[in-house]
Amino acid sequence: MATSEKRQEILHAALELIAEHGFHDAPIAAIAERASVGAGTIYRYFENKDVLINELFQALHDRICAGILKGYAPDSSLRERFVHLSTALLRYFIDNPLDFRYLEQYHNSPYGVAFRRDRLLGSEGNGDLYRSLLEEGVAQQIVKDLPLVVLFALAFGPLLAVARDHILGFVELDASLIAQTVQACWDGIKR
Amino acid sequence: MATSEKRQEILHAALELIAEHGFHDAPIAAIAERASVGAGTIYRYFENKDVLINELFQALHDRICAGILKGYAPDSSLRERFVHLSTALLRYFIDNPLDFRYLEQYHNSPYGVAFRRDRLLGSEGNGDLYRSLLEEGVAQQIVKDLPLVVLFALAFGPLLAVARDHILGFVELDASLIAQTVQACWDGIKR
DNA sequence: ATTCGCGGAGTGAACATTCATTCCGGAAAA
DNA sequence: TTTTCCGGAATGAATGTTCACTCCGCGAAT
Repeated sequence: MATSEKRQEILHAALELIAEHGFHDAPIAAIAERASVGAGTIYRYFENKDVLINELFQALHDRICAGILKGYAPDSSLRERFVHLSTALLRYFIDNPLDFRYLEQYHNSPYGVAFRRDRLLGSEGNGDLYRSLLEEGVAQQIVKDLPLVVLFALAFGPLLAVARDHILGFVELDASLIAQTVQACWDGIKR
Repeated sequence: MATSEKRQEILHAALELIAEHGFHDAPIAAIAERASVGAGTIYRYFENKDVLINELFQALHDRICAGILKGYAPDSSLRERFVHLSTALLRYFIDNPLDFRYLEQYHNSPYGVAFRRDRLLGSEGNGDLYRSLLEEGVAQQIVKDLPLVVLFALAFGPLLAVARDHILGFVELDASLIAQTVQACWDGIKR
């Protein structure tokens, strides 16, 4: 097995176990076993568990940004761009429930808060995209004149909630329901 | 110290520590210390840590239900009732950040998923109230005809998100902002 | 004197991390 | 070609730490 494959195996095993059981019920030993690797080997690729967790987050983040930008038309109307991004994001989560669950774990932990703070002040791939979208909407008076954070909450809050409910099996989101949900989010933020 | 006071002290210490640091960084020893109680004493009041965590959740849940029902006018219009409940809930969270953080921890853990499943199928104090409110809205064609879960997501998702952001210090929610947020939630679910 | 609530040291299990050792592939020596 | 040697990747038992939980002796109350 090539050395980079081993690294991937470890990341994938960590994704599965942490997404399913949470950070604290995913001991290194279990990750190693699922990756078919010795426990010590993990430390040849990652300095410690924290680094592993953070690198995995970064990898997922990048993957998602790439995913939702596929087919993005930067010149379409504000509303169309919003709908595209939101729909793509929701779809991505539905298609990649492990990724979603991992990101949720990450955000609801000390790891996530620091990240979130950064995103709001500095900037970052996909957050930035949404951010300028919303700012543009406010400037054009298409979107309610509320603080960015509140707009984020109105746009993302429901999205994440329905994604979670779908993944936990409380709803079955089909194409129509996805579209209606995204539309409702838009109704929430538009003037 | 009366024996029931001791019980309260333990619950309060657990609330503080778990809200601040999470379940896994709130060891029994620390809870005991903050409650000015021996570690063993905790086990005189709670069979084990899980029981403590669940009882604390129940207590907070009851407190919130009582809180948001204050001043509730069951005969006002659907929209007014929605606004009252949502505003009261958001206010409660803002005024009791520890409660909010605890509940978030709880929901984003194996504990919470079981609870959520119950609420959707069976019924429960405050969830039930919202539930019949939304169902009534759908029946009267005031509210979008979407699955209950999705409506919940649209109504609560943003609320929880802004509460979190306020508590983490990313926004300062004043009365006006609260009202606007609740209004935006209503815009999201109304037809 | 007897009971009872209490404290906190003690216990064993689980965990992240380390490190002495094994293993393997390829280069050098024969 | 065959054998020997070597560097470093991989390993998993050992280590030290942390935790939930137990247990036993103490002091207060009766």
